[in-house]
Amino acid sequence: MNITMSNVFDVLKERGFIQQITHEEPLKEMLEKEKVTFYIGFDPTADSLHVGHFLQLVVMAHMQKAAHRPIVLIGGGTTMVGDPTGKTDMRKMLTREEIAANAERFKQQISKFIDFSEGKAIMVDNADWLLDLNYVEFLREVGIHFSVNRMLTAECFKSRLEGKGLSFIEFNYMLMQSYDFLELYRKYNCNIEMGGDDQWSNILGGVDLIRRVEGKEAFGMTFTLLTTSEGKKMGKTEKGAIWLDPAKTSPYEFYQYWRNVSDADVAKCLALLTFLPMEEVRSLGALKDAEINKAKEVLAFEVTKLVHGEDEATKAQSAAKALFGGKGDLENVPSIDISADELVQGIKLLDLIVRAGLTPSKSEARRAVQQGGVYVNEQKESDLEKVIGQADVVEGQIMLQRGKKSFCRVNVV
RNA sequence: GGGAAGGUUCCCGAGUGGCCAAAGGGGGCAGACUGUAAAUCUGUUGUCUCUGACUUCGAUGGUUCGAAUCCAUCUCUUCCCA
Repeated sequence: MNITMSNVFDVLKERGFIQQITHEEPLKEMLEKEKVTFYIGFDPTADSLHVGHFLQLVVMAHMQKAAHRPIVLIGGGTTMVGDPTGKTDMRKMLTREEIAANAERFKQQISKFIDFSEGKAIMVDNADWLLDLNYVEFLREVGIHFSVNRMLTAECFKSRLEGKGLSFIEFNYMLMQSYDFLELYRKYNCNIEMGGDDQWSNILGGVDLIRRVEGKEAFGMTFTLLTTSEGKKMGKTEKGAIWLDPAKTSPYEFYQYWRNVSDADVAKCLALLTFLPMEEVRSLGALKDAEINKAKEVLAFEVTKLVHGEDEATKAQSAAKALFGGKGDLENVPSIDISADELVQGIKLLDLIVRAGLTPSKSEARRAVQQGGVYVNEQKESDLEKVIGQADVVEGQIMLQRGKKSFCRVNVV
């Protein structure tokens, strides 16, 4: 072990990021001795990054701290094709405009996490070189190096070969991603590609391609996918993914997601998603029973702080404490406004629940009330016909609650 | 291009003329128990103007008093052959 600062490689390993590596020893040595350029690709398939992407950004930040140079590759070109890896169905084809718009959003969001000043990091879009490729030339230069037999045996196509079939366009995805690596190697001397563990096949494709075409060694490394102790993907809820865009997932919801992870996952999340020193991660992770809630609070606060800033994290924490612990600032609880006039006339409770977003439909609101899951100002309300009026206003607001964890503050304006 | 089997509610999957808003399981939600955890048990899970009405079973058109179920055309998927 090193004296002062440990090698990034060791940091990544200790925190549990590393899943697979092409050549461990030489890579480790290189990361110790020289400043290297590496890349991670992000396909703009949606209009916001999600927590899976965030994990990649955390790795980039660790690497950047160790003075290595990250290249953020936006997959404006590869998204035109669509990565079939691990998918049972073909992805929906996105239009060029949609992809370009998503790519813009990605670029903005990523800039918040990675320092691009003074050439410390580079952002590129593979649309710049993929879109104008000449088909025949591409086949002759790149395609010739890929064995269809080998590709077919790859784990990542397995589900597709057994199930719904794989279209030719998707089959080409691997070649395009491999070509990206080659391109970045040539342009920026980038010789490491990183990514989620599901990217292993695609990464190997690039590593092999560089070896065959350039006769040079390149490296690949994959990270743990964020999964729960039960093996499910993390960062998904019934409502959909946990997005980094506050307009799609509010900081409060974001905070709550992490506050509610299961005991078994706390330590892993702290290690992967925060920059807290490992000693602290370990001591927090070792807490037992009810004590571990402290670790969850730290996790929720830290991750929210990284993604949304300290202010938002404090607000979310305050709201959570107000709702669950009794002390804290109710001001930051999710809320809707309602006019005083409307209140004078009276609003049906069921309608109000839907408006507050506590329930997607009135039928569900009705069920929730019938099952005793609705509270008005902390009082259980079981009357389906209940009309909310001025009498229900307490200190200028009405607290609506559905179940144990969904709250909405109704403001009278 | 030829042949076969299929497309059912969030997912898997039963249902072959009325008893079907559609079995069963998974998942979700709510209740109990808890620590804003897990496990367990119970209820619930299309919408609404809610003891009734309306919309849904790939799409369109038809047969019928009545269709998820029968017929025709289209479309998509999977498998076998070329």
